[in-house]
Amino acid sequence: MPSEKSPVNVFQNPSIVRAKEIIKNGISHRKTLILIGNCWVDYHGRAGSKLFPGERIVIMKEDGSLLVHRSTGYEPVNWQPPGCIFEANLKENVLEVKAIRRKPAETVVVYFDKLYLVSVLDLEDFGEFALHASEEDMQKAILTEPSLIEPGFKPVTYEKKVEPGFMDIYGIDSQGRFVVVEIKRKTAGKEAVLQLARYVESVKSMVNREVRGILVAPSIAKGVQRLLETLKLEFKALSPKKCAEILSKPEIKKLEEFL
Amino acid sequence: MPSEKSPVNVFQNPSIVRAKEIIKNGISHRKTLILIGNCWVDYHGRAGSKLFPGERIVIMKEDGSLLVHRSTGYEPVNWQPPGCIFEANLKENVLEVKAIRRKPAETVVVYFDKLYLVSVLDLEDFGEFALHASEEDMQKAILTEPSLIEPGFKPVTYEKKVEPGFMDIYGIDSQGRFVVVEIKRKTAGKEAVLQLARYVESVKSMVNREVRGILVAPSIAKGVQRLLETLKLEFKALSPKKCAEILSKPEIKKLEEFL
DNA sequence: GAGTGGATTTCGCAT
DNA sequence: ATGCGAAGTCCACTC
Repeated sequence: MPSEKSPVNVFQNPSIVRAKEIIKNGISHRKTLILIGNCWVDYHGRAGSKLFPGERIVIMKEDGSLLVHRSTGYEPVNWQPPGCIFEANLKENVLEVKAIRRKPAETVVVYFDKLYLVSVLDLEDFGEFALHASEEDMQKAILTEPSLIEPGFKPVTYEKKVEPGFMDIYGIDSQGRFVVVEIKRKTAGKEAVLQLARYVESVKSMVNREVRGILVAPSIAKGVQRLLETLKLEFKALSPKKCAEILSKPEIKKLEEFL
Repeated sequence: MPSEKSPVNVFQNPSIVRAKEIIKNGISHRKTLILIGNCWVDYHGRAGSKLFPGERIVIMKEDGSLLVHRSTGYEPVNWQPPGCIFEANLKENVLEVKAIRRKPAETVVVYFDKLYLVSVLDLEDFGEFALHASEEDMQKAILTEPSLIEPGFKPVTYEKKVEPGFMDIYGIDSQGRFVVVEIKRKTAGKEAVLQLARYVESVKSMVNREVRGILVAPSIAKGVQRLLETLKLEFKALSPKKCAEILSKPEIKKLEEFL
């Protein structure tokens, strides 16, 4: 019998009855559980699904999230986001693991008739997570280094609300013309262009004079180039990586002025 | 020593050296692996991230997908979709597990200094997965039972391409007027309305006469109701569940005519 | 609590 | 390969 204080307790080929006890205990102590065995799954809620028997990995986390993973695929085949209530019950030598969510009302039930492994985990994890090169990073980079757009560009505001939504950056060019900047961290598609067009139209109708629209992205989808030209919008190539590099320079401190 | 044919082989608290051997062997045999231990993670690719040390669950699947899960959250903190090449190497008593992707060029490296559990899996999973109440189900339900839209409605085509994209359903009402139907499986927001508006505009400009636009969804976002009216579009309440029920009736066979 | 938009979105389908 | 849109998307943030 492994010590109760080990971060990982493992039970191999437990009987269904034994598994139920271990899992019930794990749930009541808010442990993270890993179950591997032969199972089938029903889901009812926003949609509904039925997964027929097979061997899978089930993870029940401390925060009430549930994942059912097959041996292929990035995504779980069934799941439930955090906040579920877990239940484990025995019915005719079948173990039922339920994850119940209130809003929206949803249930995932996993039925096991054979468990190869039940593991009870107590993981200590306080490590920080830092992500770079997001769209937000691109915005910050442009705000600290407006010449990335073009010489003489001066940001006025960012995340400014106009009727259709929020403009990423709004500013003035070297000629004093108004400029709306729309940022995308990956290849810009039709949607990005139409979004920018709506912002430009909206600003134009308010100020009643010329407004430039500049789409900033690492690249632009092929068919969309024409749409961009038709709408008299402009494109400026800029990659999230380049932006991340700029932000990693000492001058990031300039940013603080904006916050 | 567990049999090589067991679907689940478990190694508890292996040394780093031993773990490397097990993992290398698992990779070369295309097994699914579960690693639990103290690790830190670097990611470089479309974006970049750094995860500082902590105890986590790592899954390496047969198809080359990688998941790094913390003890909370539905989503993995780091990951790589299927198609990666895995490597396991030892550097100064630290185990490096690498997942390398070619297109886009990306790398996730997980560094372990302590492993509590290494499990090598050989899961048999041929169970079918069936999902109900998707947007596609709603489309099918309307095609088999057009009166769901309104009495006298007759679908003409579906997934028909017009300039802005694909119309979900296109048909004719009891008065002979053209109708564009846009389907959403959940509360319709601004985007859905604008999408429908573009389709209606596009068809109108082609046929040069009145075209109705009907948004089909379980409900409509509050502020969006006004937008809908402004654009002279209509709304028809219909839930994916109701559609799924209709499809579960024996008459589904009518559907085959469409396929 | 609802609405809005981003995401290392992933995934599937069509061109 | 690329483009496009859905997803049981999830998630963070605002109102």
